[in-house]
Order: sequence, then C-alpha cells, then structure tokens
Amino acid sequence: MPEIKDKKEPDRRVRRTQQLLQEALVSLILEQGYDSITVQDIIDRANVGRSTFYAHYLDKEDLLLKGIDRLFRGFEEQQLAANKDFSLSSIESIERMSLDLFQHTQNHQHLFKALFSKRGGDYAAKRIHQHFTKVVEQFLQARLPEMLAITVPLEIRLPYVTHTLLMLVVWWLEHDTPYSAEEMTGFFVQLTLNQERSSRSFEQNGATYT
Amino acid sequence: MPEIKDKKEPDRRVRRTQQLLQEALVSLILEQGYDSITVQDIIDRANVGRSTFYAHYLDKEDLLLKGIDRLFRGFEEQQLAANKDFSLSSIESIERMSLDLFQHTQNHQHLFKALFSKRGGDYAAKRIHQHFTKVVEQFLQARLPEMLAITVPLEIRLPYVTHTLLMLVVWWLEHDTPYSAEEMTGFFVQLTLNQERSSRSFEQNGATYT
DNA sequence: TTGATATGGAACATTTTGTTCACTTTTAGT
DNA sequence: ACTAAAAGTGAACAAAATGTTCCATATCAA
Repeated sequence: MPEIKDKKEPDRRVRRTQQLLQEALVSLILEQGYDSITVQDIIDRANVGRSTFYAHYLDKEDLLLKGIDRLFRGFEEQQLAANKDFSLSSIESIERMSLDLFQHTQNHQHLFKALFSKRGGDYAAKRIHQHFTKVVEQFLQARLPEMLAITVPLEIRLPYVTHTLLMLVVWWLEHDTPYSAEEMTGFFVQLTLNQERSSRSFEQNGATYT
Repeated sequence: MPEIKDKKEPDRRVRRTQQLLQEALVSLILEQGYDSITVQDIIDRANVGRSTFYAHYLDKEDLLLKGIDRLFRGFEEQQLAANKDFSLSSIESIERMSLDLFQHTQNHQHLFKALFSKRGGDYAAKRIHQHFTKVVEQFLQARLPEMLAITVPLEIRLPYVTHTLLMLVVWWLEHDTPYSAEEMTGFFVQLTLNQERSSRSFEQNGATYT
C-alpha cells in the first residue's frame, strides 16, 4: 500500500515528457515568438501525444508558467544559500543580488532570452519582477530612516528600482551582453543607488564618501 | 470624374464604423483584457457585420494598432505645437514634455488605462516607448558634452530614462493618480536627471547648487 | 512478473478565424 | 430628388485550433 508521500519524485516518464515539452516550448519561442505557437506545434516538436499534453498542462500558458517557476525556484534557492552571509551591508547585499542576477542571466542566456525579450509574453517578466520586488523592498526598508528626507515616495521608488534592474537585464540580453555582469551591476548601482548617496550628502551638506 | 484627392475625408459610414469598433475594443479591454477578446466580441459590441470588420482591419491586432496610432498622432501634433517655443533650455523642455505626458494621460485616463495597464498587450507600450525614445534622445544628445564624464554609457542611459518615465505613467494609472501631474514630473526629474547634476558636482568636487 | 500508471493517437465537438457573395442601405454629387 | 458608387449586412463556408474522451499499448516501480 503506497504511503502518503509528501513529495515523491515523479515517474521517469513524467519527467521525460515534461522536459520534452518545456524544451520544445523554449525552442519554439526563440524561433517564432510565444504568441504564434500552437499546442500542435509544441507536441509535434516534443513528439508527445495530444492527450499527454493536456494530462500535464491546462494550456500553452500553463506550460510557460510552470517552466518559469521551475527556473526561478532554482534561482531563489541559490540566492538563499548565498545570502546566509549576514556580514554584508544592505548596499553590498543588493549589489550581490544584482550581480547574481546578471550572472545567472548570462549562464542561462538562451532561456532568459526566450522568456524575457519580448517574445516571451509578459509572464516571465511579471514573475521575475515579483521576485526582485521582494528583494529590493527589503533593501529599501533597511535604509528607510535615511530616506525620509527624500521626496520621491517609497511606493514609487520601489517599483522604480526594480524596473530599472529588469530594464538593464532586458537591454543587456537584446544587445548580446556587450558589458560584463560586473559592469552592468555597476551601472545599476550608479543609476539607482547613487541617488540616495548624493541626496544624503546634500542633506548633510558634506561628502560622506569614505 | 473623381479627382486624385490627396487625402479626402472618408465616407461618413466609414468613420462611424471605425469609431464603433475602436470604442468597442477599448471598452472590452477595460472589461476583460486584450488577450481574451475575440473578433466576435468586438463586432457584437459594436453592432457591426463580420464582413465589415474585415473590410477595415486585418485582425484584432490591426484594430488596436491603428487606434493607438490615431491617439498618438494627436499627441505628437500637440507637442510639436507646444515646442515651437525655443526659449526653453533642454532641461526645461524635457520637464515640459513630461508634464504634457502626465496631463495628457490624465485627460484620456480611461483610454490610456486600457492601452497601458497590462491589459492592453505590449503594442501600446511599444508604440509610446518609441515616441518618447525620440524625445528623450534629443534631450540627452543636447547634454552630451557634459555627460562624457559619466560612466553609464549613453546607449544605456537613453532606454533607462525612457523606461523610467513610462514606468511612472503606468504606476500612476494603476494607482488612480494619487499625485498631481506636476508632482509626478517632479519625481521623474529627481530620479533621472538629478543624477547628472550630482554626478557633475561630484566630479568637480564641490556643490554647484544655487 | 505484475499491477499501476503514463503515453499514443485517433475521433470528436466546439470555437475562432478569415473569406465570399448576393442583397440592402447610405452617401455624395449633380 | 435622382442616381451611381461605396459601404454595410448576414449567412454560409473552409480551415485551423482547442480541449475532451476512449482504449490499446508501453513503461514503470516493486
């Protein structure tokens, strides 16, 4: 009698089928863009029966979403592991997060390109946006005291910072990564975080750079 | 005998049909989002024959694009007229442009909401992005000399500024315009343009605020 | 080996799309 | 007011895509 298993590894056939479908979708997105793909295209490419497809996913969108989630669960775990180092200041930690993102992007370039660069619908962007909003939020809240003097309200500054980060990722991908991940992180920090520094130094009427 | 008329006003019936279809699309977008709308929905709402729809537009997307273009032609003309005043500095002119955008957005709120706030697919965002890229580009190029000292390259700074402006518009709409158009312009200037000021003052190792 | 589970594939009803055509209505110009 | 041209109507149609069902077959885990 089968025990109530919390989360058992799925059947080997299931893994195979799902992987085939995910890969088929990604390659098709890269070739023709998400919108014009049909379920038929996907199962043809994956060599999978029609009924099998619907046994695993509700529709095309469901397949995309589950793929994105799988990708990002991995990323979040990596970040969680990396951030056990609490010795970092909040600015260092957001820099670290940014660098992680750019490196992760570089490592999974073809995948990110499929999911991000227009062709992937908005779902991927929405999902990653959600993730980084959390991270950026933590950072901004940690600096909240010194930000009260700043006129741009937090509710605007938060999506602003997140958006800028993602805009940089998309730009970077679409231009075939002409700068290094470190340089991109540098740009990100300059554009969005210098702001705080310069504002603060203005407040205190003196330079506070060490 | 019909002369070769450069651009004659179209038949009254044509105007009526096209207006009905455009309005139907916008109202449907606001109700259920762009993606799930079918041509049938549109012609039902507009009370227009199926064949009539296809006589005017290739498909749903074509209808959306032509609507957006119509909207923005008006906006560009307004801007062109307003910008005949050459007495403005480049910073004043971009502030003016930003204010125009926020006010225009406020005046056509329901329309912009339909086209922008997610529900409207990416086409609207793409189109307006294209327009403001041009404007921002002019501004940035005018300030090019003083920007050579800045490390974030122009090719990144341009989409960055444009993106920030549009992000603010979308945020503003989705939060039901809690700030005035003037305040939003203020935030925009602070986030993206102060950057230049503070960087420059840092370069020169002294405050240059008057 | 065996019982359970997943896949394959065809058949099917439904929905949406885009075209065509014969007919009616409206328009602009005189 | 008359008329030819232009536009709209609605039904009918083919084609494509969607999502479901059923059952024989293949594969798995034990």
